[in-house]
Amino acid sequence: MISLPAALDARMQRESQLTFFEYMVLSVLSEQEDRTMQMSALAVRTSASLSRLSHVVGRLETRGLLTRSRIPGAGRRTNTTLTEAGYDVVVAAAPGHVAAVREYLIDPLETRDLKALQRIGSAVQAAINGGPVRQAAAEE
Amino acid sequence: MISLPAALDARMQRESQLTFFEYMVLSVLSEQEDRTMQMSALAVRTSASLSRLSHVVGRLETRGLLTRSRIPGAGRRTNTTLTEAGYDVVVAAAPGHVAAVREYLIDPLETRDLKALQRIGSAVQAAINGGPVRQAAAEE
DNA sequence: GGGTAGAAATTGACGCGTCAAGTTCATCTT
DNA sequence: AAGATGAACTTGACGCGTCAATTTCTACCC
Repeated sequence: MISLPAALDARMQRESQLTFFEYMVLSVLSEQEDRTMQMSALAVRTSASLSRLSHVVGRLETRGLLTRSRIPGAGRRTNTTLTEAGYDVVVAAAPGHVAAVREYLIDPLETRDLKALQRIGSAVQAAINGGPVRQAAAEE
Repeated sequence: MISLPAALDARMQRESQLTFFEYMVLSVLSEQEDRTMQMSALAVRTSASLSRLSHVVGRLETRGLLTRSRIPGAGRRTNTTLTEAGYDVVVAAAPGHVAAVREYLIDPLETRDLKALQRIGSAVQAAINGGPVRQAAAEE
């Protein structure tokens, strides 16, 4: 469980010069039909802090993979849009990424264990989120 | 799968001022009956690079949790030994660590999924290690 | 026995994530 | 309408991990 994310990350970086997280950012953007999303929304979708996202987006911007633009008349809101180059990069990286997940996770498992893994994922996620908050009630 | 290690790490750090990896290092040392181990051996046991280990051990040493000493007449070999303070720290941290793993992983799962998780762990580990090396033969 | 190989560990530079602080707006209050 | 509040980002400093280079020994070779 500890080595899997590390292995995926290492491989992505070798093959596409993209962090797993950078890939997520680009990938989420590429799924929007105008390839645009507001920073906060992007942060939620990638479950990252705004700070982390800002740093990463800054780097991706200097690499020419996306651009930022303030939304006028709406506080400090900022939109980030995937550039053509960025779209090409994510399209090029996707097959490798999918292959990696397949090879390291999906293929070695029997279907019964794959199903179990889904249940495990949900349960663990619930425990982590529920733990500190105790389902938003009856806590002191 | 991605959030679990992060969650465990964050919690350990809050509760014991110890990284998961730092805890591993101290814990492995505490299991040796003389609380001593050679750097390279420790690196293998914690599956870390010698470089990473050296950095971490350096910090733990300045925190007074362990000490380093060259083994004379044996190349550049170095032993690291847990200090009394280090032992106390790991003993104090252990229950919290175990509790966290229980709470986030073990307790939310049914026994059937727990068993599946073991199989999954082995299979994934094998895929990761086998992938780049192709079981140490017939590769180019 | 001087020289090379190579094992064991350390070091420095660099990139990324986090945390706390700072900006820049819009909005609400009175 | 001036001032406070708060939302949405950004920035800087700091710690950790990685990679490449370096150091420090032993051992082998001829």
